[in-house]
Amino acid sequence: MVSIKDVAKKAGVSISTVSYALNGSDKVTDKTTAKIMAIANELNYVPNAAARSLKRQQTRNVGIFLTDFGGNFYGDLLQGVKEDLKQKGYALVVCSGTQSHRMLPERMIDGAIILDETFSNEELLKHADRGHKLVVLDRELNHPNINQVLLDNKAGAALAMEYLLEQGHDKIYAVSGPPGSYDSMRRLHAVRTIVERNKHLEYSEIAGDFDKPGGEAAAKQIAEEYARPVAVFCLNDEMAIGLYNYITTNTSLVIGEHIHLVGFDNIELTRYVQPRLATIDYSMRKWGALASEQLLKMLSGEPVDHERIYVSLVKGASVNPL
Amino acid sequence: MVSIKDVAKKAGVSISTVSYALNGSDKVTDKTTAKIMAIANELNYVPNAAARSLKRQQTRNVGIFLTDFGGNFYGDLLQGVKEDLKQKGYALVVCSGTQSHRMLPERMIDGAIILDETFSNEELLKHADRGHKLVVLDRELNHPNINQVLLDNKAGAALAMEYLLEQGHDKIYAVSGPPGSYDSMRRLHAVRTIVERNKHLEYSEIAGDFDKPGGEAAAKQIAEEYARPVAVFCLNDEMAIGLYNYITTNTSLVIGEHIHLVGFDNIELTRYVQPRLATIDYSMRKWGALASEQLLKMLSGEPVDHERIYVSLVKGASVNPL
DNA sequence: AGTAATAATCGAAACGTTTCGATTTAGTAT
DNA sequence: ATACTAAATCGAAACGTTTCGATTATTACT
Repeated sequence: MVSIKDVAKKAGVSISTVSYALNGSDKVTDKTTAKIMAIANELNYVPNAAARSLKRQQTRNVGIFLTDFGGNFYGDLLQGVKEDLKQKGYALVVCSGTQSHRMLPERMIDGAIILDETFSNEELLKHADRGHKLVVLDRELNHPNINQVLLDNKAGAALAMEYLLEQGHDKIYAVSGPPGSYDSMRRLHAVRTIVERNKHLEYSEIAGDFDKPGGEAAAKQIAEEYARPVAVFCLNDEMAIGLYNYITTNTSLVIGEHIHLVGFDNIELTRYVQPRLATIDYSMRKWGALASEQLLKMLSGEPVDHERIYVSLVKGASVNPL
Repeated sequence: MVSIKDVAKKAGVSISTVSYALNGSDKVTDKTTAKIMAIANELNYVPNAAARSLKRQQTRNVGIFLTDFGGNFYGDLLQGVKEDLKQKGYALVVCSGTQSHRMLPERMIDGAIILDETFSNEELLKHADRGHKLVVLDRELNHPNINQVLLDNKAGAALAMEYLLEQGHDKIYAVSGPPGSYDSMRRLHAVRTIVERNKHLEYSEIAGDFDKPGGEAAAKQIAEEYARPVAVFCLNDEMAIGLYNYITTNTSLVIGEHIHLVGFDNIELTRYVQPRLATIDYSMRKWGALASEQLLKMLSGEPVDHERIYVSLVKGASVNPL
């Protein structure tokens, strides 16, 4: 492998001069710079990232940690992160699973965006204590090295509930995500607040798991208990689709008539089920872009403030007036 | 940051002994190993990846290069790669866009899996010449450092076409992907071979782009030309869905009656459109797992042979007998 | 007990950069 | 021409590991 030493030798200058030239320092004269550049090109020289990281004590990589790669969910988020990072000279390392947990301590990345409940708060705080910069998307954490960009779950849940109430529904199910999920907790909390303010509602909760099987199980229970038209707020679309499937294939109930359904996330699938699934929309791409922007600011020492991603209601024929 | 030096000092031994102990060498006595381990733990010592890579001349990272993160397409593929890699102590770096191209030359990864047409054959061959190990999923390349794990596009296209022919269809459209795409080319080639063998077919081709707009454009053209029932083979599902949407929302033609549709890839969406989209299925997860297995073998110097991913037909009501 | 063989530990070089302080070269003013 | 200043280049140390060859400690054998 050709190293800076080879370039130096061929150019007849010292290693340090080559380094300065290649990094665009104005210490070295234009003529020598040009010559060095030419030779570096000719030799196909590319600096060794490991050596550079070691010396610089920074990698110019940032990581993003996801629970898994499955689902379409993350595509746009990653796209948003990537686009923002690119022009700032940082590379993105996408990780999922146990390997993720090694990345920060081993200093393979300078900082990270976290959307992965397999990281405990303690672990994240420990990383932050050691000086790593973090942006969390799935929890609230108070630490100078941690910033958060959170979804406006409360507003989203309120939007969904109000939509159902406006349509006259008074028997309501909420299908929640895993107990530890921040998003699920925030959404559920908002739902309960609204329920408490509307004493006339007949309300119950079912624990889903933010996945299709969870939605199917909920559907089963709802179908068995069915007596009169109900409204169901699935705290994410994935479950709503699972529920949808179960209902349409295993029962004679119809969505939008007997069961009025609203989801959360506006995943692509919502557009393809009939009737269209009502849901809560927000820009994944913007979420990613904002997160990486914040992270880079932190890495360069700029002060940052917590940010919030706004949401909106997408109406659909899965909900009709009672 | 605590380094091996700190551990050595606290343990009262030399740096080299610590290194041997931590790497499980049997040169060092069990007692000292235990002591060193304990102290390393106590100090929260974690080896610096950059230093280690620099010395070892390998990173224990492998990359996977994708055209983009969008679409659900890659989720299962990545999952397959990740699972295989995990137990072998390698970490996965998922990259897309311009940054990808820097990863290999800068030696941030030891090898890569490629599914990204923005890499030219020349570029890949150059990397291989420099000693990097590559597994390509989207082209055929002959080089000792390059192995390929390809989809059986030919069989898939044949399966789809035979399905249509069995159902008695004789007017057929093929909607192709981007001209440079290997998968599109292979599929189209197989289609043409079959068309040539069946002289009675009325056959035409439309250039899509492997995306929804491409499918919509094709749909528009087909609808305008419509005279009698036709069969359409979209060379991927994405386009089939786009076509599907256009037809159902903008025309009075119905899928499975006037237009008989088959796709390729068996993406999740195919299960949610009504009628279900007939398509060609294969295991993305297995594809990923096989690719990473091959890559790791190459990295450890074992010989590998090209592999093939087999496909099967998924019937659906989007196709009916003529 | 003394020596030979073996086991355990150590010191130092090397991996490929960056960067500080020192040195050489060129430039300017007298 | 000479001295002085500024500009350009250089040498060497440092980043944190791994690993070779050398050194020291231990064990086994006569």
